Amino acid sequence: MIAPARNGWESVRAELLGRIARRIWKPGDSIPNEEDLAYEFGCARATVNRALRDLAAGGYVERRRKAGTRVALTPVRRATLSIPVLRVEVEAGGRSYRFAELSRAIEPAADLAAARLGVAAGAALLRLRTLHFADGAPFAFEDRWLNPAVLPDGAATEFGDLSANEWLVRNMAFSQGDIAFTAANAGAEEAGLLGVAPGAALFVTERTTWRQDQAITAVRLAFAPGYRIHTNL
Amino acid sequence: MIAPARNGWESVRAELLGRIARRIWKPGDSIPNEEDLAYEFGCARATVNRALRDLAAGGYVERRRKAGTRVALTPVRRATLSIPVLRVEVEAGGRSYRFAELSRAIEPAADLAAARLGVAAGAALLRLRTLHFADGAPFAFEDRWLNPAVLPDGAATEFGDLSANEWLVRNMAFSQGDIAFTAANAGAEEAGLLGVAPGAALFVTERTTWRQDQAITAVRLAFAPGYRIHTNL
DNA sequence: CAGGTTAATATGTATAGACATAATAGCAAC
DNA sequence: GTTGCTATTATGTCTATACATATTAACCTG
Repeated sequence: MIAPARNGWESVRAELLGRIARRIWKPGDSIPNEEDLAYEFGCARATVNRALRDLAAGGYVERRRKAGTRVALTPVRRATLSIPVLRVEVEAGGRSYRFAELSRAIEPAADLAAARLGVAAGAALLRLRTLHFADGAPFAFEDRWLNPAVLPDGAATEFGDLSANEWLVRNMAFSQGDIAFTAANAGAEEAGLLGVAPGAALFVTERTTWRQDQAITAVRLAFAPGYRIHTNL
Repeated sequence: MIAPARNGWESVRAELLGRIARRIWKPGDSIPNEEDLAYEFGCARATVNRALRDLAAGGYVERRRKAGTRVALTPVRRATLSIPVLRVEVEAGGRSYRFAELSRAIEPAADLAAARLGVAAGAALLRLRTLHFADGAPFAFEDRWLNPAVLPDGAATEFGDLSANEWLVRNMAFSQGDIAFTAANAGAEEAGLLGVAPGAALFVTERTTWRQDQAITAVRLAFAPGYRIHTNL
């Protein structure tokens, strides 16, 4: 029986991960069941369970009832990204933030926006185009479609001092959403707004958020060159 | 006392999240402590704890000992990306995968690579350049620096049929790493390899992985236009 | 042997009770 | 008033036990 420095699910997790890293248990191998491990570590099964659940969440092991736990064959790494409100992201870097609403209009939904929001093509949507600045320099260009049906005052809803982004986050807690990351060449308009050469490579995020079955908003953010998302594995 | 359809931490979680969504508890509000909630839901405190821990992991609430649990003021959304081996990613889309090793050489570390790997500039590193294909079309261009000191056979290590990517994942379980996502215009060489026009916007990932204190590899992957990462929030 | 039923098994989760830990608030001493 | 101790409080975690559930293996039937 090994004597861990301090009992606790984290030390169990560390020891298990160490055995995987040292290839004592190789990819594809089945590892002992929770009860045996609990006995070996001198702790309760629940503690081993917590450690194993955490390893499974990290993609290190795969678990199936009855079949047991085995070391992942091709460890799919899972990276967790934090996606803060733009203002917070800018201010976290010690820069000042401001934004400018470029346009606000009710428009028939473009095909793409309609598809993403799950409304009929041509349905009346509120479209907002916003430019975000960091230390006075253009930081990101936002093209947002909003579903007026879910806004408290419909298309006339005022966001006050907040960007639509932040207002929604604070006032329309959503239960579902998806996000995609890609790259795109700056078009003429985007290039002008962001102050870069046409064709510059922009990092782009596209997000759609839903509340229950109702689409709230679909937004495309094009970031100025140099922008990068960074995270630990 | 509310009677949840079926007791369980997931239904507790759902109810708590519902109250946040319906703004019964607004951002910044403190919510009842675990004991009171457990009494209200007619379950054990551990069950409420599990639900609340999960909500905290999702960024919905913030928890501090003694201070209690409060609804996050600016809900930082956390997206979890799966980062599979390229082969798996391609094959998951029903396409055939192959790769071609373009070059393999021992080179003095470029400044950038040296900094990322934490070795002296000019240190001898193994550099591998690989092109990955999906259904015969170029999919991604990989530029990788490897630290021979951590490879079992040094710079002469053979990867067999596997790409360096996959070989490393299978044989060099690592404990740490980081990844960054950005966009870049295709240079002349990249454009030629990927079969796109020079200047095309490419989605780029840069990854560095470590084992303990030793750098294993730093790799830059440039994906052909159209590539996107997608995930749910 | 095919096919379906049953038993065994490993994980998933719940519970009550206990102690650990961190952070706050209040009080006391200087 | 400020500093430092102490009590209080909410979360963090562990234990032991129990039952639920999914899945596999074994068995039994036709």
